[in-house]
Amino acid sequence: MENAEIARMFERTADALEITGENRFKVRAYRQAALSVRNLSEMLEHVVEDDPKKLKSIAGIGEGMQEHIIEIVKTGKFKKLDKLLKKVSPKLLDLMDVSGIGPKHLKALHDELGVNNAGDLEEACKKHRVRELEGFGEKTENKILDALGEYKRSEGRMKLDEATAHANSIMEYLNKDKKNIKRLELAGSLRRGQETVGDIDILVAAKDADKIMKKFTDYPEAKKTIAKGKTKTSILLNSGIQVDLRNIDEERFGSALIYFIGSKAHNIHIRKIAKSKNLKISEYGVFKGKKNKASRRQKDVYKAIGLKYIEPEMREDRGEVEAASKGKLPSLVELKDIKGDLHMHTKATDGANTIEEMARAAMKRGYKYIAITEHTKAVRVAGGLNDKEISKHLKKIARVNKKLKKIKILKGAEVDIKEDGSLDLADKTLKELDIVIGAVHSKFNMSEKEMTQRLLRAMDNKYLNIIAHPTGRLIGKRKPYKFDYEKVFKKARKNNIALEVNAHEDRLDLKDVHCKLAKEIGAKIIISTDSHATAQLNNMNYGVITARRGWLEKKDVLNTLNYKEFMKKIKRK
DNA sequence: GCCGTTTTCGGCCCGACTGTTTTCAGTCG
Repeated sequence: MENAEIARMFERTADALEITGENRFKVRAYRQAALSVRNLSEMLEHVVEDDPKKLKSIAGIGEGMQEHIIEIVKTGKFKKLDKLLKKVSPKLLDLMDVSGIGPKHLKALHDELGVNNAGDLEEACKKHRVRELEGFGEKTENKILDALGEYKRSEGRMKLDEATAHANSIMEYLNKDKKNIKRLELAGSLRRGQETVGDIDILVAAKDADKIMKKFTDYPEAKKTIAKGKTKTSILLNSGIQVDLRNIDEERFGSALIYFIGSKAHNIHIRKIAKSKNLKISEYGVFKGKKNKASRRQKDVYKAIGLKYIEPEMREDRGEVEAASKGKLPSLVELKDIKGDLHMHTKATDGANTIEEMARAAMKRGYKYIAITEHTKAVRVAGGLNDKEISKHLKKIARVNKKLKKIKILKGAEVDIKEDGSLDLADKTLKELDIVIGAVHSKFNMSEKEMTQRLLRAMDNKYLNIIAHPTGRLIGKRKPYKFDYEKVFKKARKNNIALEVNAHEDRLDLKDVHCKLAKEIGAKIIISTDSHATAQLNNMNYGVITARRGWLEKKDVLNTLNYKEFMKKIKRK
């Protein structure tokens, strides 16, 4: 069982408890436990197997949660939740995701009107029965009806690339009013580089608050205004995503940025630290009594509570606060550190451009080396090449390599890892290659044991250099296949095989917590775009962000090395 | 339900906006 599934059970439990009117701190304890579990890089299943008593050392997991986790891992079920779901139906629980409806409203709707699902609620609104309830009114009823429409339309969250595009264009639009704007910055989960985002948060320091808020609600892509005030305004875009704009004094911009970049868990953690030092942190600054100790720059706010500056990508309460207090924060890898891209396709298989076009685009980005890595024959849908065709293709690569002096083009292939763990090209073909990437493209639902064996066996092949998109997930579409991460990562370290962080916006694979795990184990990482067209080389940024979220430093990432060093390090020992 | 240099009880982050109220509860981030 995935940690995310256990986290989801705790979240559902928290929702259900909240609706039944349980003590709000108990509710919070379940949410906190869910968050901790979700953030964990180690698999709970393995912790339970090795030493279940260790569970309690995880923040937010005490005696009770430990028992719950053991129960869930061992039986696959959570009795407490099942019992709750008899009182609060699952469909009713789902309505917690409808914007504007919380536990109190939901309880009233259920108890007074017998609402059990989205359909019931829609009907009750249309019959104007909701407005008659105490604490509700005509406006609330309309709001719920509206939100229900959105809820049905936009299940799921927006991916990083799409949200980034929206954020960039709206910020560009706001920035046109130069005279009014002192500062304008992206905040929220998008600034932290989370793989999907629920909304876009932007922070502004404007001279004229009314004017900037008016400009914001006038944004051409805005479908409607959700809330409008002098300090905070929210709009909904035609694409279905919400954008929040907060206006704040330039003097308070640093503390406000910290607040709006989040994450929530990170903020709660630093506020607790402030409190223990008899200080208080809000978006307006760090305060001792009424005295403002710091607020203008983020760095100063952290300093005021004894912490070093923490990069936004790390602010997930995954140990960064502790590291910052000890001065042990990593110095994260940056986009400009990347010197080459080792995974791309051309027209020879399912790509859109030629070898030379890809190479020239890479040169424009300032890369010193790339690898051309076509699919192999087992991946028929992508037009994979057989041994003979690969050999022929290598000659083409060599020709372009000779022609372009400023960049090294490595002869590679993305070789399919077959069901039994063997590679899809003969050893004598692999021997001709400068770099061999192995990847799983089929039979995703093998058992954990079988998949682990498959990967371990592939790594026994002495020509293999990289494992591409190691977990196989597609964000919002396909779950990762099951395997023992620790065993595979350990073998990667031992055999000097690098793990890929695939920068494609649908993959981001390895993901953040797995990057962190790989680093802790000591396996090396390569960040690649898996480009199928020249424009996709730009995706490198998403890979770097993911690596940063996994605490990776320049030294952890092999393609930050110059060509000679890279070739030395990638060689099998 | 968790947690602990005021530790086994008694706390648990902070503020804005909305819609319903007539001083505030609910929701959100």
